Amino acid sequence: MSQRNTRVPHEALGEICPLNEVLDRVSGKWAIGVLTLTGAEGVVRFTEYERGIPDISRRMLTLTLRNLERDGLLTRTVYPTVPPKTEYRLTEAAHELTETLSLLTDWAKRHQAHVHVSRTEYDATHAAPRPS
Amino acid sequence: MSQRNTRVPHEALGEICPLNEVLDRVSGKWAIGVLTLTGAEGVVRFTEYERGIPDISRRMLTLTLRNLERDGLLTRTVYPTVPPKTEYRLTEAAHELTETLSLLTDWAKRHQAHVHVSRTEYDATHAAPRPS
DNA sequence: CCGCATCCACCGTGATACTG
DNA sequence: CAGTATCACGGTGGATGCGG
Repeated sequence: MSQRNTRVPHEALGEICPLNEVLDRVSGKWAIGVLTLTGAEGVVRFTEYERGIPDISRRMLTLTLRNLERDGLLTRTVYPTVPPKTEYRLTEAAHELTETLSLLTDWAKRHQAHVHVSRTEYDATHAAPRPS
Repeated sequence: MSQRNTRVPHEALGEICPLNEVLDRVSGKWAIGVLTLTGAEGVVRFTEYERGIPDISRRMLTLTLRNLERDGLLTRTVYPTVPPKTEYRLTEAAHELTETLSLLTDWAKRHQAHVHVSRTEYDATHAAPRPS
Protein backbone atom coordinates (compact mmCIF):
# COMPACT_ATOMS: atom_id res chain seq x y z
CA MET A 1 0.00 0.00 0.00
CA SER A 2 1.26 3.46 0.69
CA GLN A 3 2.93 3.29 -2.67
CA ARG A 4 0.35 5.75 -3.88
CA ASN A 5 -1.84 5.98 -6.86
CA THR A 6 -3.47 2.70 -7.29
CA ARG A 7 -6.10 3.74 -9.76
CA VAL A 8 -8.89 3.09 -7.29
CA PRO A 9 -9.62 6.43 -5.72
CA HIS A 10 -12.26 5.85 -3.13
CA GLU A 11 -14.95 3.34 -2.34
CA ALA A 12 -17.79 5.79 -2.61
CA LEU A 13 -16.75 7.03 -6.01
CA GLY A 14 -17.59 3.77 -7.64
CA GLU A 15 -21.17 4.76 -6.96
CA ILE A 16 -21.03 7.95 -8.94
CA CYS A 17 -20.21 6.48 -12.31
CA PRO A 18 -23.74 5.33 -13.08
CA LEU A 19 -25.01 8.50 -11.53
CA ASN A 20 -23.02 10.58 -13.94
CA GLU A 21 -24.49 8.58 -16.76
CA VAL A 22 -27.95 9.46 -15.60
CA LEU A 23 -27.16 13.10 -15.32
CA ASP A 24 -25.43 13.15 -18.64
CA ARG A 25 -28.50 11.93 -20.35
CA VAL A 26 -30.77 14.20 -18.40
CA SER A 27 -28.51 17.18 -18.74
CA GLY A 28 -29.23 19.88 -21.21
CA LYS A 29 -31.97 22.34 -20.55
CA TRP A 30 -34.69 20.40 -22.29
CA ALA A 31 -34.51 16.69 -21.51
CA ILE A 32 -36.24 17.01 -18.19
CA GLY A 33 -38.95 19.18 -19.60
CA VAL A 34 -39.60 16.62 -22.29
CA LEU A 35 -39.65 13.73 -19.85
CA THR A 36 -41.90 15.54 -17.44
CA LEU A 37 -44.34 16.65 -20.08
CA THR A 38 -44.46 13.20 -21.61
CA GLY A 39 -45.02 11.64 -18.22
CA ALA A 40 -47.86 13.99 -17.52
CA GLU A 41 -49.57 13.65 -20.87
CA GLY A 42 -48.87 10.03 -21.61
CA VAL A 43 -48.73 10.51 -25.35
CA VAL A 44 -47.27 13.61 -26.92
CA ARG A 45 -46.87 14.78 -30.50
CA PHE A 46 -44.04 16.83 -31.85
CA THR A 47 -46.02 20.04 -32.09
CA GLU A 48 -47.34 19.60 -28.59
CA TYR A 49 -43.83 19.74 -27.27
CA GLU A 50 -43.26 22.94 -29.16
CA ARG A 51 -46.38 24.46 -27.69
CA GLY A 52 -45.85 23.04 -24.22
CA ILE A 53 -42.20 23.88 -23.75
CA PRO A 54 -41.60 27.59 -24.15
CA ASP A 55 -38.53 28.83 -25.96
CA ILE A 56 -37.42 25.44 -27.22
CA SER A 57 -36.21 25.46 -30.78
CA ARG A 58 -37.06 22.82 -33.28
CA ARG A 59 -33.49 21.71 -33.47
CA MET A 60 -33.13 21.29 -29.74
CA LEU A 61 -36.42 19.50 -29.46
CA THR A 62 -35.41 17.06 -32.16
CA LEU A 63 -32.01 16.45 -30.64
CA THR A 64 -33.46 15.94 -27.20
CA LEU A 65 -36.09 13.58 -28.50
CA ARG A 66 -33.52 11.57 -30.44
CA ASN A 67 -31.18 11.25 -27.50
CA LEU A 68 -33.94 10.10 -25.20
CA GLU A 69 -35.14 7.64 -27.78
CA ARG A 70 -31.63 6.38 -28.25
CA ASP A 71 -31.26 5.77 -24.54
CA GLY A 72 -34.48 3.82 -24.47
CA LEU A 73 -36.34 6.42 -22.47
CA LEU A 74 -38.82 7.41 -25.13
CA THR A 75 -40.60 5.45 -27.81
CA ARG A 76 -41.27 7.08 -31.13
CA THR A 77 -44.22 6.04 -33.22
CA VAL A 78 -44.55 7.41 -36.72
CA TYR A 79 -47.77 7.28 -38.67
CA PRO A 80 -46.96 7.61 -42.35
CA THR A 81 -50.11 9.58 -42.99
CA VAL A 82 -50.51 12.92 -44.68
CA PRO A 83 -49.74 15.06 -42.93
CA PRO A 84 -47.33 12.97 -40.90
CA LYS A 85 -47.96 12.30 -37.25
CA THR A 86 -45.49 11.23 -34.63
CA GLU A 87 -46.22 10.15 -31.10
CA TYR A 88 -43.84 9.90 -28.20
CA ARG A 89 -44.34 8.17 -24.92
CA LEU A 90 -42.25 7.14 -21.94
CA THR A 91 -40.79 3.72 -21.55
CA GLU A 92 -41.13 1.92 -18.26
CA ALA A 93 -37.58 2.82 -17.33
CA ALA A 94 -38.28 6.47 -17.99
CA HIS A 95 -41.35 6.33 -15.78
CA GLU A 96 -39.27 5.16 -12.89
CA LEU A 97 -36.75 7.83 -13.66
CA THR A 98 -39.25 10.65 -13.57
CA GLU A 99 -40.53 9.39 -10.26
CA THR A 100 -37.05 9.55 -8.82
CA LEU A 101 -36.56 12.92 -10.38
CA SER A 102 -39.59 14.22 -8.56
CA LEU A 103 -37.75 13.49 -5.33
CA LEU A 104 -35.02 15.78 -6.49
CA THR A 105 -37.64 18.38 -7.20
CA ASP A 106 -38.78 18.10 -3.62
CA TRP A 107 -35.27 18.72 -2.42
CA ALA A 108 -34.96 21.71 -4.69
CA LYS A 109 -38.18 23.22 -3.46
CA ARG A 110 -37.19 22.76 0.16
CA HIS A 111 -33.78 24.32 -0.31
CA GLN A 112 -33.97 26.73 -3.18
CA ALA A 113 -34.42 29.67 -0.83
CA HIS A 114 -31.39 28.56 1.17
CA VAL A 115 -29.36 28.21 -1.98
CA HIS A 116 -30.40 31.58 -3.25
CA VAL A 117 -29.46 33.26 0.01
CA SER A 118 -26.12 31.50 0.07
CA ARG A 119 -25.39 32.67 -3.40
CA THR A 120 -26.26 36.25 -2.69
CA GLU A 121 -24.18 36.29 0.45
CA TYR A 122 -21.27 34.63 -1.28
CA ASP A 123 -21.37 37.10 -4.11
CA ALA A 124 -21.59 40.01 -1.73
CA THR A 125 -18.66 38.73 0.29
CA HIS A 126 -16.36 37.63 -2.47
CA ALA A 127 -17.26 39.95 -5.32
CA ALA A 128 -14.51 42.35 -6.20
CA PRO A 129 -15.34 45.19 -3.78
CA ARG A 130 -13.99 47.77 -6.16
CA PRO A 131 -10.27 47.16 -5.63
CA SER A 132 -9.07 50.53 -6.85
CA MET B 1 -61.17 23.18 -25.22
CA SER B 2 -60.03 23.32 -28.77
CA GLN B 3 -58.45 26.72 -28.43
CA ARG B 4 -55.72 25.84 -26.01
CA ASN B 5 -52.85 28.05 -26.96
CA THR B 6 -52.39 30.09 -23.86
CA ARG B 7 -48.79 30.94 -23.18
CA VAL B 8 -48.85 28.78 -20.08
CA PRO B 9 -47.07 25.67 -21.25
CA HIS B 10 -48.20 22.93 -18.96
CA GLU B 11 -48.99 22.33 -15.34
CA ALA B 12 -46.27 19.79 -14.84
CA LEU B 13 -43.58 22.02 -16.22
CA GLY B 14 -43.80 24.30 -13.26
CA GLU B 15 -42.25 21.41 -11.39
CA ILE B 16 -39.15 21.25 -13.51
CA CYS B 17 -37.82 24.73 -12.84
CA PRO B 18 -36.39 23.94 -9.41
CA LEU B 19 -35.28 20.63 -10.77
CA ASN B 20 -33.26 22.28 -13.44
CA GLU B 21 -31.62 24.41 -10.81
CA VAL B 22 -30.55 21.31 -8.95
CA LEU B 23 -29.15 19.73 -12.04
CA ASP B 24 -27.41 22.89 -13.05
CA ARG B 25 -25.50 22.99 -9.86
CA VAL B 26 -24.80 19.29 -9.88
CA SER B 27 -23.85 19.28 -13.51
CA GLY B 28 -20.28 19.19 -14.61
CA LYS B 29 -18.34 16.02 -14.31
CA TRP B 30 -16.95 16.72 -10.87
CA ALA B 31 -19.59 18.15 -8.57
CA ILE B 32 -21.13 14.80 -7.78
CA GLY B 33 -17.78 13.20 -7.14
CA VAL B 34 -16.91 15.97 -4.73
CA LEU B 35 -20.23 15.75 -2.92
CA THR B 36 -20.08 11.99 -2.70
CA LEU B 37 -16.53 11.92 -1.46
CA THR B 38 -17.21 14.61 1.09
CA GLY B 39 -20.29 12.82 2.28
CA ALA B 40 -18.35 9.62 2.71
CA GLU B 41 -15.37 11.17 4.45
CA GLY B 42 -17.09 13.85 6.47
CA VAL B 43 -14.15 16.21 6.34
CA VAL B 44 -11.95 16.49 3.28
CA ARG B 45 -8.87 18.53 2.48
CA PHE B 46 -7.93 19.90 -0.89
CA THR B 47 -5.23 17.36 -1.58
CA GLU B 48 -7.49 14.53 -0.57
CA TYR B 49 -9.84 15.47 -3.36
CA GLU B 50 -6.98 15.42 -5.79
CA ARG B 51 -5.97 11.99 -4.64
CA GLY B 52 -9.50 10.66 -4.36
CA ILE B 53 -10.89 11.90 -7.65
CA PRO B 54 -8.86 10.62 -10.57
CA ASP B 55 -8.11 12.89 -13.51
CA ILE B 56 -9.47 16.03 -11.91
CA SER B 57 -7.35 19.09 -12.51
CA ARG B 58 -6.58 21.64 -9.87
CA ARG B 59 -8.48 24.25 -11.71
CA MET B 60 -11.60 22.14 -12.04
CA LEU B 61 -11.43 21.08 -8.44
CA THR B 62 -11.18 24.67 -7.30
CA LEU B 63 -14.04 25.79 -9.50
CA THR B 64 -16.24 22.94 -8.40
CA LEU B 65 -15.47 23.60 -4.76
CA ARG B 66 -16.18 27.30 -5.11
CA ASN B 67 -19.49 26.73 -6.83
CA LEU B 68 -20.66 24.27 -4.24
CA GLU B 69 -19.60 26.60 -1.49
CA ARG B 70 -21.40 29.45 -3.17
CA ASP B 71 -24.59 27.43 -3.32
CA GLY B 72 -24.38 26.64 0.36
CA LEU B 73 -23.64 22.97 -0.22
CA LEU B 74 -20.12 22.95 1.15
CA THR B 75 -18.47 24.80 3.99
CA ARG B 76 -14.87 25.86 3.63
CA THR B 77 -12.67 26.24 6.66
CA VAL B 78 -9.22 27.72 6.22
CA TYR B 79 -6.53 27.37 8.84
CA PRO B 80 -3.98 30.12 8.29
CA THR B 81 -1.15 27.88 9.37
CA VAL B 82 2.09 27.10 7.59
CA PRO B 83 1.63 25.19 5.45
CA PRO B 84 -1.99 26.19 4.87
CA LYS B 85 -4.79 23.76 5.54
CA THR B 86 -8.33 23.86 4.24
CA GLU B 87 -11.18 21.64 5.21
CA TYR B 88 -14.42 21.08 3.39
CA ARG B 89 -17.55 19.46 4.67
CA LEU B 90 -21.17 19.08 3.61
CA THR B 91 -23.91 21.32 4.83
CA GLU B 92 -27.15 19.80 6.02
CA ALA B 93 -28.83 20.65 2.75
CA ALA B 94 -26.09 18.88 0.84
CA HIS B 95 -26.48 15.80 3.00
CA GLU B 96 -30.12 15.54 2.05
CA LEU B 97 -29.17 16.09 -1.54
CA THR B 98 -26.65 13.27 -1.64
CA GLU B 99 -29.22 10.96 -0.13
CA THR B 100 -31.64 11.78 -2.88
CA LEU B 101 -28.89 11.42 -5.41
CA SER B 102 -28.24 7.91 -4.23
CA LEU B 103 -31.77 7.05 -5.29
CA LEU B 104 -30.87 8.17 -8.76
CA THR B 105 -27.83 5.96 -8.57
CA ASP B 106 -30.10 3.05 -7.82
CA TRP B 107 -32.14 3.82 -10.89
CA ALA B 108 -29.00 4.06 -12.98
CA LYS B 109 -27.74 0.73 -11.76
CA ARG B 110 -31.03 -0.95 -12.45
CA HIS B 111 -31.27 0.41 -15.94
CA GLN B 112 -27.80 1.01 -17.23
CA ALA B 113 -27.76 -2.29 -19.06
CA HIS B 114 -31.08 -1.47 -20.68
CA VAL B 115 -29.82 1.93 -21.70
CA HIS B 116 -26.64 0.53 -23.11
CA VAL B 117 -28.52 -2.01 -25.16
CA SER B 118 -30.92 0.61 -26.45
CA ARG B 119 -28.04 2.77 -27.51
CA THR B 120 -26.26 0.03 -29.33
CA GLU B 121 -29.42 -1.00 -31.12
CA TYR B 122 -30.26 2.54 -32.01
CA ASP B 123 -26.82 3.17 -33.39
CA ALA B 124 -26.89 -0.05 -35.34
CA THR B 125 -30.27 0.80 -36.80
CA HIS B 126 -29.78 4.46 -37.55
CA ALA B 127 -26.09 4.75 -38.22
CA ALA B 128 -25.20 5.50 -41.79
CA PRO B 129 -25.01 1.93 -43.15
CA ARG B 130 -22.09 2.58 -45.43
CA PRO B 131 -23.58 5.12 -47.81
CA SER B 132 -21.33 4.32 -50.72
C1' DC C 1 -46.63 18.37 -39.82
C1' DC C 2 -42.21 16.62 -38.73
C1' DG C 3 -37.52 16.88 -39.12
C1' DC C 4 -32.66 17.55 -40.87
C1' DA C 5 -28.51 20.53 -42.37
C1' DT C 6 -25.59 24.39 -41.91
C1' DC C 7 -23.38 28.19 -39.66
C1' DC C 8 -22.11 30.49 -35.52
C1' DA C 9 -21.64 32.04 -30.48
C1' DC C 10 -20.78 30.70 -25.83
C1' DC C 11 -18.85 28.48 -21.93
C1' DG C 12 -17.38 24.45 -19.50
C1' DT C 13 -13.24 21.96 -19.50
C1' DG C 14 -8.33 20.92 -19.76
C1' DA C 15 -3.03 21.95 -19.95
C1' DT C 16 0.33 24.60 -18.21
C1' DA C 17 2.69 27.79 -15.36
C1' DC C 18 2.97 30.92 -11.42
C1' DT C 19 2.10 32.45 -6.16
C1' DG C 20 1.33 33.14 -0.97
C1' DC D 1 -0.43 22.96 0.78
C1' DA D 2 -3.80 25.43 -1.59
C1' DG D 3 -4.78 27.88 -4.71
C1' DT D 4 -4.75 31.70 -9.20
C1' DA D 5 -3.88 33.11 -14.23
C1' DT D 6 -3.85 32.41 -19.12
C1' DC D 7 -4.67 30.08 -23.39
C1' DA D 8 -6.93 26.81 -26.36
C1' DC D 9 -10.40 23.49 -27.68
C1' DG D 10 -14.77 21.02 -28.22
C1' DG D 11 -19.50 20.24 -27.15
C1' DT D 12 -23.93 22.40 -26.51
C1' DG D 13 -27.33 25.32 -27.92
C1' DG D 14 -29.46 29.25 -30.99
C1' DA D 15 -30.94 31.00 -35.80
C1' DT D 16 -32.24 30.08 -40.21
C1' DG D 17 -33.47 27.60 -44.33
C1' DC D 18 -34.61 23.28 -46.91
C1' DG D 19 -36.96 18.59 -47.54
C1' DG D 20 -40.33 14.56 -47.24
